[in-house]
Amino acid sequence: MCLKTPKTELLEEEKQIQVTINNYIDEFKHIKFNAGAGAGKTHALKESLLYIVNKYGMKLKYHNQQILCITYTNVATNEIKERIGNSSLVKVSTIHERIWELIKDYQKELVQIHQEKVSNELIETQATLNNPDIVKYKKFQDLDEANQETLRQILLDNRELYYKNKDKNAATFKTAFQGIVDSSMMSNVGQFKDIIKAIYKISNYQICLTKIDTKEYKTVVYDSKQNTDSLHRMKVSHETLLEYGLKIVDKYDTLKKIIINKFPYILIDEYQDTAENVIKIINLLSMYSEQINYNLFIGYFGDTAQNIYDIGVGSNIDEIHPNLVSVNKRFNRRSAKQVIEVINKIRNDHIEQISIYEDDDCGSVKFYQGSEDKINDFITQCRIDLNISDTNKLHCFVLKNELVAKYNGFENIYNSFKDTSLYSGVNYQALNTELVTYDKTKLGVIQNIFYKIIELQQLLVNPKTPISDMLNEKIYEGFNFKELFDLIELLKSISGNTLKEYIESIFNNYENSETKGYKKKVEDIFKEIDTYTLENLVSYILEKLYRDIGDEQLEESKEKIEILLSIPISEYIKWFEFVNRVEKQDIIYHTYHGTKGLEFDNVLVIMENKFGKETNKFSNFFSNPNSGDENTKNLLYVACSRARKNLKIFYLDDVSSFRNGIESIFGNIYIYE
DNA sequence: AGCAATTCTCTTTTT
DNA sequence: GAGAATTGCT
Repeated sequence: MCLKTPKTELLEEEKQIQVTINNYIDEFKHIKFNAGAGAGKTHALKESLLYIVNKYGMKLKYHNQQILCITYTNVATNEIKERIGNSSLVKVSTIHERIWELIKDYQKELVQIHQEKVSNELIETQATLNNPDIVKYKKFQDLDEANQETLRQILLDNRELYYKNKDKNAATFKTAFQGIVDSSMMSNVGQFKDIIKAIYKISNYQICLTKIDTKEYKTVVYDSKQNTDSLHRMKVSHETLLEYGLKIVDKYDTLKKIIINKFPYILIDEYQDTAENVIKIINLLSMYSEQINYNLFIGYFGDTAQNIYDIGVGSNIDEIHPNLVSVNKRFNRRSAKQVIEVINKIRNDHIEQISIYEDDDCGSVKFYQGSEDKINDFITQCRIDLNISDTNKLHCFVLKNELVAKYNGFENIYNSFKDTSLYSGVNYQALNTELVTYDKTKLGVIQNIFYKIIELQQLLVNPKTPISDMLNEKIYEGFNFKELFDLIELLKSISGNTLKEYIESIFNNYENSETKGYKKKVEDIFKEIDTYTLENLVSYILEKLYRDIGDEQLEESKEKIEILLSIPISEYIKWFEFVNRVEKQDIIYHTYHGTKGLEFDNVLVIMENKFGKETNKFSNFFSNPNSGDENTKNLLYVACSRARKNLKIFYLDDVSSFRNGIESIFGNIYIYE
């Protein structure tokens, strides 16, 4: 037996910890619950919620009050909702959703806060443009006032020209503005573009402030789909929402009162990932409740060692919200003792876990020195050593999504999208969000069309698919049996080896068949397109993936789209399965970050040093594990603590100069050749 | 040659 | 959008 039988006395102690938490809840003492990986943190959160519901539910209901539970992600929100059963007494949501709901009705106050922000930004931008220390603005600063004003007018009148050419190369840009702006201004096109950007920004802010004054702008909007503010359009994104939330709560005691009256219990999941401004808001509520002698309970649940995003407050929480009572849990309900021993050494702090199980001696941890070209051989070896099969899978961790795409079999799709103008430049990160994702709602526009095509293909291939899955209710509504049969036969006749061939086959039927319902199905997939020809589809893709290109790049871009469409449909299926987390192989690849909250029997951590601007990420860490590099330490902790039984680390380089650091954590180093 | 200008290259995740 | 690498100009 392995990890099945908990020790009775430890179970008793575990119960006692919950009793401690419950007592603090009764006494309205704010707590910080710390528990390492696999300790059952979410379980404790759930127990606490249920305790409050059971003991104080009637009272809360009577006063029309609720328990507020804040999570970091929508996924976590849904999980907690599921675990507690949908209780109307518990309000579970992400922080952004909740804050916006609480403040959105205070538009007068919000607009005022927004106005202050825009004014400050305006002053700052103007100051920067006139700051002699900033070299790139020198050409503008050298003009006299009258000439500055003339230039400003000219540029404002030529906005369209600028946006059309801003991503073109320097020579093209110069030509575009030839005769409009003196060429001496443009001797350095990069600097000239920066001057234009500053001028547009200033103008936008000024117009915005005027419109606020004249009451044309009366509301501020939070747009959860946007990742950047659009202040001059009265739109704010995630970060600024929290900033405004803090300001408005700070400013208005009435709002504080309303919030704590409605929510006398506030529980925060994964507090280490929560933004500082959120902790500040909660601290304000806490101080206010003391001031007016009102009973409020705040519970933070988390683990500072699992703070792997810069945004999170981490251990700074004690400075922002002081005097929290610490409750620690030292049990591990996930891993074998060999794994626990190692992860304790990695985190190396006051939380030293012990297994809750009697049968905890059933794991292994091994650190290997290898090289990149040996990865596949090594995995083959792991298959044998660990008895890997469809029912006993091996989960491999890599740092980057690029490798996840490659190892999961859709390298060409990844590279094709990466090569588009949409994902080059500042927007390159969006590629991962819109292609290498487990969340269909995040797929990019083109990815979404491809997804729907493969979805249809997969449904047709799978003989068990019920008809209701194959077609939207609306499409086959009122069909008789023969009509339905004909439609399915026609759909099944669609074929092709590449995506392009498959699409052509779909379009072909569209032209030549009058089968009832077929056209609707096609229109459902290609909602954004009006005529169903490959040519038209290509120009749609061109418009979406290659916006703002000149005529000279047109042919080249079309060729790239051709390559994208010529990828075999089998590769698209692999991508489709990845998005849906269909794990057909016995080896599954993840990013380190993406595994947070998950657990696997067998884990292989593939360790490379290059990660963004860091070129010696892990070698530096192992050279001095106590150097204070929390980011690498926490990432290593999160990765290794996913393993239930067997953990292997495969380091892709020579380790001789920092063996001690590795051995102090993982013990013996094995050389794989 | 020496400096200026332009182009290339980059991580993870969440809202 | 910053810093490195490459190309271009005089």
